[in-house]
Amino acid sequence: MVENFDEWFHDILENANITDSRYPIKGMAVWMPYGFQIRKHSMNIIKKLLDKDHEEVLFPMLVPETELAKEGIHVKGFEDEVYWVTKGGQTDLNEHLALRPTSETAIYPMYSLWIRTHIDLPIKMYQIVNTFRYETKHTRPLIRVREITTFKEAHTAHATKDESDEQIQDFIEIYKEFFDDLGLPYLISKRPEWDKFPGADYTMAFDVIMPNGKTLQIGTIHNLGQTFAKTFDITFEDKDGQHKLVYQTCAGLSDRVIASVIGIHGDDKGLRLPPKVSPNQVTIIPILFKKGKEEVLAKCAEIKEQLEAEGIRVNLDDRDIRPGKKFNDWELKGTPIKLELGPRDLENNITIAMRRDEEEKIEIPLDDALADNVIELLNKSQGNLSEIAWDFQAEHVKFTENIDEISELVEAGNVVKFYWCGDEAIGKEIEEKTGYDILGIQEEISEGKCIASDNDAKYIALIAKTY
RNA sequence: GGGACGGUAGUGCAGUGGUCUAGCAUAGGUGCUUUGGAAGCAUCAGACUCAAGUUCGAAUCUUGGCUGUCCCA
Repeated sequence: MVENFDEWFHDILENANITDSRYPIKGMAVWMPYGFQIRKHSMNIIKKLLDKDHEEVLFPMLVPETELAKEGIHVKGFEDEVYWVTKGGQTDLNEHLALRPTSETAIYPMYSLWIRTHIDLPIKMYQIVNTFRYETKHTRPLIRVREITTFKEAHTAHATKDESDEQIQDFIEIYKEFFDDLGLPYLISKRPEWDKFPGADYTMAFDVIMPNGKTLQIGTIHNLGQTFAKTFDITFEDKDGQHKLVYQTCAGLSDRVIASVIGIHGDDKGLRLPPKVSPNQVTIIPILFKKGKEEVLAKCAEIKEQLEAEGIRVNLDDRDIRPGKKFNDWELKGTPIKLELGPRDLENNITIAMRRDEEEKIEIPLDDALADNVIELLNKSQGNLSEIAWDFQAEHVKFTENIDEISELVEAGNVVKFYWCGDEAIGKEIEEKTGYDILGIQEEISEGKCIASDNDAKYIALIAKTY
């Protein structure tokens, strides 16, 4: 495990060319080429998953004040962190425009126009956009930012409550599949009342445990009920001729997903990227001497072509520096597979392969089965990273029946499970007493006592230090 | 919201009134040499957060701004 995670994380973003945080606005960073590619590959995965059943759209970034202010509870949740556009050139705008903190208030007025009858339902749309929040606290690249550059938000509307609940389950399945592709483990919970999305009936959330034991919320799914339908007058004529309000859901993912991929898989040598999102899945490192240089390079180029023909992303590092430097570079950048080829190997018609997630070097023959062998290594690597991450999570979720033990367990880097009666006042008391946040509830139970009151326990809940 | 501590080459640090022509490491450019796990040598280039003040003299002291990190609510 990495010793000082926050420092490690800060350094790796720069050293691996992921983001540059020196942009002169607090909380806003530049996506650098290598990071951009990781982002792109992750985005493509979630797009593919959503495209099965959702339509991609793009809404304007500005929201008029009147729309933003319509939903009282919702706006209360965001009002202190909205960026405002108040001028056009020299002219003061008579209606202020908000940079979207999220897009409900941009999208739903349009839903109101588009949805007329039950035939229009369900409607399922998503967009990938940037959103803005004026964070006053300590910002951290990718984790707490003022511009979320990759906000994937989906918005659905349904004729019945049951359908909207099913949609929540669908989102959970989609997100699971997405995180599985990234090799990320997750804790799913239902957020407590006081921490749900402003305006939602209930919120389901995915959290990961970072190496320092702090949890990071990486995905949220909200059942909005009819709150926004009422506010934005989103109605439809049902089969029975009655005009009814729709039931809505929305779900979001952000740059924090990339932060988790980096943080959870990384080790003291640098990144360890899951093959599905790694910019290069294979890096070929030629070992060059004056003699036989051309032959080795030619063979490397041939291997590159052979692998690329099978759809593998291959990088041939032919820089004129020592191979040891290249090994370290690509270990820092987390390429899943390294293939090494020198004159000796050329003679034996082999290449030396090493997985980033393992130390061992293995010889692979340079024959027709090369691509298959490489793909097998990639799959093993993907599986292994995922397994390591899930094991880490399993070891860092502890149960206790004693409230005084929570602090010790959390400080040791754990998320703590406990019995809770579900009462809001008691929940807040637990947060206050321990100084940590209740993530949410995981399952209902019918035995045991609440950890902080005389009430019977109703739920297993999670508490942790959060980002 | 309250408190503590910082801001010096790209990065990380040193320098606490004059000896600073600001030092070290690393990264960068060029040349030679080398290349099976971060080579070496030579050479070049690169910085005192901003403003006002104290002083003969400020990277160093004072005040304020901007900005960052950490802790508490």
